[in-house]
Amino acid sequence: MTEPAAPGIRARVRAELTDAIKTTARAHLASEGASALSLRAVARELEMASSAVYRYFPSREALLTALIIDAYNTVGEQVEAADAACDREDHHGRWAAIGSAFRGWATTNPHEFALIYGSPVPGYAAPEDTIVPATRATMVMLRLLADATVDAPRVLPEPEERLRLELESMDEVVGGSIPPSIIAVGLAAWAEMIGFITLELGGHFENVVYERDALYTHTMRATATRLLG
Amino acid sequence: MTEPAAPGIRARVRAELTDAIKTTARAHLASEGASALSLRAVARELEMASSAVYRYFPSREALLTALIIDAYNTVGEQVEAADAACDREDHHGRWAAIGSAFRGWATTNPHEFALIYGSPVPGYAAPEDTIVPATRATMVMLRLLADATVDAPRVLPEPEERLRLELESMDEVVGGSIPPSIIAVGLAAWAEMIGFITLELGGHFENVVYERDALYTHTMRATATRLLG
DNA sequence: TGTACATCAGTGAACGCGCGTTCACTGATGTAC
DNA sequence: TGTACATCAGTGAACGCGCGTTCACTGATGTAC
Repeated sequence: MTEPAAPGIRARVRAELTDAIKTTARAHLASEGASALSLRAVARELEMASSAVYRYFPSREALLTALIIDAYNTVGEQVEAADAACDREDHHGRWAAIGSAFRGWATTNPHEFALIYGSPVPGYAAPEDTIVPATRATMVMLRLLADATVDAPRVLPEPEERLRLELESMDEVVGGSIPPSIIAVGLAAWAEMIGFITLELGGHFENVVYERDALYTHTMRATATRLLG
Repeated sequence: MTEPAAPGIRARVRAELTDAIKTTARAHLASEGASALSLRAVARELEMASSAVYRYFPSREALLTALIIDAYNTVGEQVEAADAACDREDHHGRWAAIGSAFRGWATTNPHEFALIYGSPVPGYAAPEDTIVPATRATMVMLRLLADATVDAPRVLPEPEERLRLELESMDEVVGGSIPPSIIAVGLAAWAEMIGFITLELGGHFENVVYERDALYTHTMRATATRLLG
C-alpha cells in the first residue's frame, strides 16, 4: 500500500536508528554515569534485541566514543556560537560569553561534562577521532587571545626558557603572535574554568558558596582583565 | 605454645585486617578506578571469603567512604606539612609549597584524586563524615590568605553586593579579615589548581603541553602574586 | 517488468562472567563467676 | 585455676542479578540482468 521505497530509504532509517541509540544512551548516561552505561539497557529501552545494537555500534566502547565526540562537538558549537554573537572588538564581552556558554552547557549536561573532562573511564582509551573535536572550544579561546594581543601588553611574569619555547610553538597554531606569558595565563584560565565547574558539579561548593552564578561571573571578569588587559 | 593472648589482641588483629582491606582496596582503586572497585576482588586478594569482608565493612559503599576519608586526610596532612615547613612570613614560598604538595599527591595517587575531586561515583552519596576531612587542604590556603592580608591591599575587582556578603561570612571561619575580593580570587585559585590537575590527569595536555611541571610552577607563581601581592 | 541473487536489519538463545549481599554454620577468643 | 556461656571472625554455598558479545537464523530490502 505504500509507494515503492525510494533508494536510500534504508540508509535514512539506519541513520535515524543510530541517532535514536545515541540519544537513549545519552539519557542513560545522564542518569547513571558513563561506567554504568549498558548496551542492554539501551536496547531494552528501544525495545530491540540487545544483539541488534551491534549492527550499529561494534562494541560498547564504540558507542562511548561516539558520545564523547558528540559531547565535544556540542560544547564546541555552543562556545563558537556564543563567541560569534559578540562584537569582534568587545574582547571582554567575548570572554564572558565563552565562559558562560561553557558553564551553561556543563551544568545542563553534567554527565557529558564528566565524560569528557571528568576522571577517565577505567579501561577506556580515547581513540584518535576524538582529538579534533576536543580542541574546538579551546580554539575559540585561543583565537580571542590572538585578536586581543594587539592591545597594550599586560604586565605578566615571564615563563622560563624551555617553557617559553613550548608556549611559542603553541601560538603558531593560530598563526598569531600571542606572547608566551599570555598563553600561559590562557592555559591557567582554561584550567580555572574546568576546575570551577568540576568543583561545582562535584558538590564541593555545597555549604560553601551559594552565589555560584555570581562567583563564576565575577571570576570570569577578573580573568578577562588579567588576560585581555 | 604461645603466651596467653593479652586482652585486646582481638582488637589489634581487627584493626590490622581493617587496614589490610583498605590498603588492598586502594591498590585496586589505583588500577581500575572507583566504579570497578569490587569487594569480591579485594577478598580474593586477601585470600578470605568474600563474606568475611562484611565483618569489617557493612557494604561496598562503606568501604568507599573510608577510602574517601583517608584520601582527604592524606592530602590534607601533606599540604599541612608542606606549609608548616615554610617560614611563616614567606607567603609566596608557602603558596608554592602548598600547590606543589597538592599536585604531588594527586599525580602519585591519580585514582584517589579522581575519587574525591573527579566525577561523582554514580549512586554514591557522600555521608557527613567526609565533610570535615574534605576541608583540611582548603583551610591551609585560607589561613595563608589570612596571614598575608596584613600586607598592602592588592588591586582587585570588587564582588557585587550579595556575593560580597557571602564571601565576608566565609572569612569568619578563619576569624581573620580577608577582604571579599581576595577570598574570591582564592576560590578561583583553588579551582585553577584542581582544574590544572584534572586536565593533566585526564590526558588533556597530551600533545599540547609537555613542560607540565614548569607550567604548573609558573602558574602557581603568577597566582601567588595575584593573591598575596 | 520480472526474476534470481546478494545484502542487510533484526531476532532469540546461549556462553561465560563477576558482582553485592545473605545465611546458617563452625570454631576460636574472651568474660563472669 | 577451672568451668559455662557469650561474643566474635571467618567459611562456603547460595540467591538473583545484569552484563558484553557471539551465533545461526529469518525475512525484508535492494541490485543486476
